[in-house]
Amino acid sequence: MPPPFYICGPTASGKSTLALEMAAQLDGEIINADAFQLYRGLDILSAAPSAEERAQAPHHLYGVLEPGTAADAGQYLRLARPLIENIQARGKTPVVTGGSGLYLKFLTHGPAPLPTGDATLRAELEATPLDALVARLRALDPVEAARTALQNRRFVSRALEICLLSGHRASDLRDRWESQTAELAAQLRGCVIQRTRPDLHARIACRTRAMLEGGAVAEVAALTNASANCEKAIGVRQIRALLAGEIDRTTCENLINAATRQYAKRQESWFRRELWLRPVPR
RNA sequence: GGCCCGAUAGCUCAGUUGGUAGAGCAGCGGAUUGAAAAUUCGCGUGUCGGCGGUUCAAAUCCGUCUCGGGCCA
Repeated sequence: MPPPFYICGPTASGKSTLALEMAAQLDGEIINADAFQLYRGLDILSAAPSAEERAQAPHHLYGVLEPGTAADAGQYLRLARPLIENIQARGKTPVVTGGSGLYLKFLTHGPAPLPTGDATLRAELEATPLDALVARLRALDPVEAARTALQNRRFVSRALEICLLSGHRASDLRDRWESQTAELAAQLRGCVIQRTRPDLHARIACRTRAMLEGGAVAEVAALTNASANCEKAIGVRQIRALLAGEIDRTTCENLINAATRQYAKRQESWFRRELWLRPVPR
């Protein structure tokens, strides 16, 4: 069974193009690993592969979720795993391509056996002041509290959520990746595209312009009943502000560029730690 | 031509009665175990427009020049 090949890298670095090259070379099929390209109705903003690109090799998991649904890394795993096995069973190589570090991490290292987030509990935790959440986590699981960034409400809530939903300490359930990394690293095959900052920034600027000229505004206007998840895609908030007349087009473009550059930087931070990825300068 | 206002970080600006400067944004670095294009932590990067003067000490006061903006001719 051909092992999967992973293609990572910051946004606008050229992952989709490289994926096509690898698919051709490895007799492969491309699987999306981007949290937002998963959604239907976000093709332009999420820079999903074009129809021409998709015609060059089988593409999977692009636009498969309704904008109104809320996905997460676990659900992605449930979609991607069977697909990978299916492709392998047919003797083809899965070429997993995307920039969502956590999703890729789940795929390559497997998730810890943690409970899925619960909407009701989340709403409750969201309404609680941060210091109260911290106090509660400290009481339930001091070990986890000590290793959690306590200023990060999202992280504190999640740790607490794990304790409350599972009835166990989060610190007892979490812990797995580090021990697996060494043995897995030898088996995993993949690369991370590297570009200089000026080059990457230029590509981002170019792509943002193309998006705005290529229908991104109409795409957002058509994006009704989107989940809170979808609303967070870079560009949605900015274009909504443009549509509302709060900012002009140039400002909108500048804001999208800045948000995209910041995102790219976070992705580089993430992939830098994935030592099994072979750097590919471009 | 005359008068007035402005010139401080990449950008927008703050800077008390003179004691060699600090916010936001941008940028850079980090974290990341089921919201991840999310969330979060850290870092000030500077001939204070130029030159001269007053003063122990000037971003700050005085003079002059340059460049913006405005008003009057």
